Amino acid sequence: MEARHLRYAVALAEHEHFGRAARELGIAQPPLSRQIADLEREVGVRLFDRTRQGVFPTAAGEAFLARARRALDEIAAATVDAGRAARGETGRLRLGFIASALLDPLPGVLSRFGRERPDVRLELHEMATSRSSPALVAGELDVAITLGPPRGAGAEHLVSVPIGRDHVIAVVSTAHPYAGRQSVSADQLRRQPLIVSAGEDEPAVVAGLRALLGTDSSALGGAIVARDVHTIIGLAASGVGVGLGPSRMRAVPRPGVRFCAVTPRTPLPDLVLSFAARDHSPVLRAFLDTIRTNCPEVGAALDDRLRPQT
Amino acid sequence: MEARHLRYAVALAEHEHFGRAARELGIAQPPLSRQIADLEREVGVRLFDRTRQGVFPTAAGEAFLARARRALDEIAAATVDAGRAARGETGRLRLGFIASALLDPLPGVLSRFGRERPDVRLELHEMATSRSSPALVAGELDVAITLGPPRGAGAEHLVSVPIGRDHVIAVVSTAHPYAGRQSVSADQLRRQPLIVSAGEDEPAVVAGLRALLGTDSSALGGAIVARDVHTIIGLAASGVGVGLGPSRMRAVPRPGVRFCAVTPRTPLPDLVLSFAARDHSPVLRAFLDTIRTNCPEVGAALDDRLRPQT
DNA sequence: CACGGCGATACCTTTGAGGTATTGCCAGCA
DNA sequence: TGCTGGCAATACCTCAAAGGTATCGCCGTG
Repeated sequence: MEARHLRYAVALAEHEHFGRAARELGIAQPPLSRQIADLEREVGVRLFDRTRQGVFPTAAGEAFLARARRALDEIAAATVDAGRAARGETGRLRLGFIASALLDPLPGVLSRFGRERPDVRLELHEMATSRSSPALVAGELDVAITLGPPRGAGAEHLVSVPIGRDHVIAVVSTAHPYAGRQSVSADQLRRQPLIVSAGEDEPAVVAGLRALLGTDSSALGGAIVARDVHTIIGLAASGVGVGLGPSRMRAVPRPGVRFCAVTPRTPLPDLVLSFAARDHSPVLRAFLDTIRTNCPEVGAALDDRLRPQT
Repeated sequence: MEARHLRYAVALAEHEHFGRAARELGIAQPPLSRQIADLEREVGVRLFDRTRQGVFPTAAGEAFLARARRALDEIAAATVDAGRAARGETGRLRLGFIASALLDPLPGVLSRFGRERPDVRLELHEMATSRSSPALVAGELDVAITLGPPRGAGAEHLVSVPIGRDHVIAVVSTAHPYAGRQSVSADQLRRQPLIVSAGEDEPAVVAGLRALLGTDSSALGGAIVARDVHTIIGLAASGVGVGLGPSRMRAVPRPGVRFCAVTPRTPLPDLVLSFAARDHSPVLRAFLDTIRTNCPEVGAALDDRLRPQT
């Protein structure tokens, strides 16, 4: 049985007349008669009563037509759905990201993407840089935002693009003596209780702080350790010490704290966007496009990627 | 687009390999390649990624396949449903009947029919004989049980079959002096307060009672009038009079009442089953078959009707 | 570098969908 | 009662396209 048989049966039921149904279908009457006869033979049941007053479906015909109409609807929807999926209007995007990305690029990116692609299901997973890379390689993530490029087995199959530079700044309570300063020096910091992020998951950050404060500095050894930037800011606001973190912290206006530059300027690893090189999913392409329009410092690799659109 | 394209796409997605999918489909590999290519051209989107490791659906392909599978399921179900409808296993039966039919033939008929055809939707409408006939002619009913054959415009397009003879019996409270009697005479009845059914809808019953009691009898004029047989029995049980009704009343065993024959034996119109002569619906045929096996007095017309089964 | 597996392409065969002409079957009507 | 008109079915033909066979081109592998 072919879709043609369903279309013909539905048309015949609609026009109740072989000649008119055939004209509507753009064929002659005899082929329609034959197709309907073939269909009835295949189903093994008379589907239409041919009367002098017109052609009407039997009880079996009504049951058949109900299914036939649904089948035709599904077929039509199949093409539509495939097109929407191909344009990246539907589907799924699994994004891994480090917590600090929630400060700066993600709010804008996600709200814009959600507006442009309301039917794409977003799955958001906060995770450390070290976990994103294997998840991408294993196909458990579609895209990741990490601190520095991903490393480890399979990383050569990933495309990585810097989407934001970063450096260390300090955050203090408004009541803190440093609150009014434009910048603080490494020496000044060494004399304060410090609040830094836990180093296990992001060793690059620890390296940056060591470069600033000195490898053997006791300041780092005695520092309060927090799980993520949000905790650092919260602790700094409570006045227990001077928080050190990425300059992206400035993106969250928060009453009770002030931000100060740190001298010397201490760069942190770039914020990096990664995805599987083989992945040509249109949803990913759409997401990359949103990233590009939202992140001024995006690298040229993304432009290369976005040019050859199908 | 034809069902063939859907079947091929589904098979290809399942085997992830053109050669194996083609073998499974009973065709050679090149035709399958061409059909898939045609499908992708028609949908306007690449549905499968051909990799060294195998053939896998793209995001668009997944969306397409979901619809395709549902469409194929509908097509398969269409044949099944048509067959079931043709065998009368599904569908609808609208039955009109007089209230007294609920006493005798209907309980057995309906319970048997409901057991044999659990997926047929039964619509039951209690109505007077005079209303059944036009409802059948207008196509608002599929079958009706009436008192005597239907009359009126269009009745010649109906087939009517007697399914039960009937005569007048009396019903009295167990405390009534007649309670122990085998039969009561017309003379005895004329001396009692009587309970009879309302005559407007069933003039044939009134005619029978007149024949029994005499046209000018004051007994009928002073009788208590009830809407239906169930009320007659209830009133008789309460002792306000002697109920007169169809012998089918005996079918409802009810504490507190006794039934007596009436002399002379006074026939009532036959219980008649009617349906449109043009109606060859398999559900109707199944119902007629149930009627035949359940009603011993069914006429030969039903046998004629049931013989030429498709 | 040769080999093998796989999908695509080229070209042929054959099925069957669709077209034209005609028949058969009533219903309405003179 | 025969005539006519409308409609579906039948007969027969044509041609598009589905399917088959042979082959190519492209890698990845030993």
